[in-house]
Amino acid sequence: MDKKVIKPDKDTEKRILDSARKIFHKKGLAGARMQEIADDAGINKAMLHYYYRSKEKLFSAVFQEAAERIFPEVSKILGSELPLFEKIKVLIENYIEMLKQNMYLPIFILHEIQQDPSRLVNIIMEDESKAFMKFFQDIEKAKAEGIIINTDIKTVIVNILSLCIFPVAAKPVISGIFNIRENEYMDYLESRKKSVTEFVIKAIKK
Amino acid sequence: MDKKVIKPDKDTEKRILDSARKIFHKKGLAGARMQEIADDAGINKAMLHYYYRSKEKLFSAVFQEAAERIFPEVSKILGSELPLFEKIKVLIENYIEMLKQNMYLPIFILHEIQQDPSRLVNIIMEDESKAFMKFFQDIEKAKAEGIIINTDIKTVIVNILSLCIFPVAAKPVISGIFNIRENEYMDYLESRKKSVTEFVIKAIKK
DNA sequence: GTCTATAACTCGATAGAC
DNA sequence: GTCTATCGAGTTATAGAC
Repeated sequence: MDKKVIKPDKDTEKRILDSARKIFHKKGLAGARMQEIADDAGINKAMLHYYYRSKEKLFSAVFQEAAERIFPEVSKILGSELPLFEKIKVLIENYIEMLKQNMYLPIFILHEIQQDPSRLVNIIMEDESKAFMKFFQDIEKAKAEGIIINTDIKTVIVNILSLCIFPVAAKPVISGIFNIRENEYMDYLESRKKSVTEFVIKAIKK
Repeated sequence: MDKKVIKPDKDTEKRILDSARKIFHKKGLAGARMQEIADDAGINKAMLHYYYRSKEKLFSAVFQEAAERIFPEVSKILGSELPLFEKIKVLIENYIEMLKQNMYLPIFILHEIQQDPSRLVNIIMEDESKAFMKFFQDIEKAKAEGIIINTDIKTVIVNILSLCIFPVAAKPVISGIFNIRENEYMDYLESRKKSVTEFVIKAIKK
């Protein structure tokens, strides 16, 4: 080990943000403690205020980053040129993969938006609507061609997101009910890439 | 008005619990303030400690009650004698109805369990497993009879719960994205009783 | 049982030395 | 840029009068 003990390859600011992310994601704004973030980063509490002026500002950096991770993922794929069923498949696979790597993200985002819905205004929709428009056209076209049943874009999107996000958000509950061990749960989520895709396509296919 | 100003028909303890539920559900354990609960109940802060010894104990009462509202609802229906598709329909309708009347419940429960997973041990499973066993038999029977595709109970239950719970938990986000006004969202959830039932049954029907 | 006043403590933030 | 020490606001909890 030629590395120093405390994350020596990252500069202080990066280490602070990494620790802040970890603590805020798990405990939320109200539950997180600056002391705990400082300890995790291996620095002093005063340093947090030196780099980020206040807890609120440090939190905002973490929240903004989280929002940018969870929202554009969807529109990027929805706006692409893939055929409908392929698009649904890729969306589900990519989204579950992103969530596997950020298990605390859904509850973190939803809890903080529930506290303060105004946090939404900064993040929702730029070219989101363009991507939705594209997906809307895909669905209308597939309906006209008799490929899928008479459904609507809202139902399809909300149901896909539900099936991807909830099993991540409710991990402790689901693993408790079905007696799935901590380290098996990732395999379960991995298997859902396939099963959710099949579930959704079968539900809308004519 | 022959009633007094501050909820006179309920005794103090009940009023405290009502206010505590309201505040804790919205803000969580860490974010809630005893002062705010006292104000909402129209009493003094000291009274909270008179009836419930501490914030933690008051919170526990609220959490326990919430858990009892959100979990047994499922097993009650899963353990019933309804035919499979009818059982799924009733489960979805009842669950969405319960959630409509308790919009903050999902995030509250999931956020607090994320904070402290040990809260689960007190609440999960008594005769839950008996109900699951019954539903498992329903599904195996329907498979054997060629009525539904080759699926498993875990997929079916997790997907149903996902489709019911997530749209409630993510209300601020979804209403923001699709531009649904506050008071229209309840109608949307109401309409999902039918659409989710159809979605699920079509997905598993042979 | 209900209130006021306050103790005891936690936590975000800052001052100031190095 | 990093640390120690400490302030001051806010919060839970309690003491004690009525």
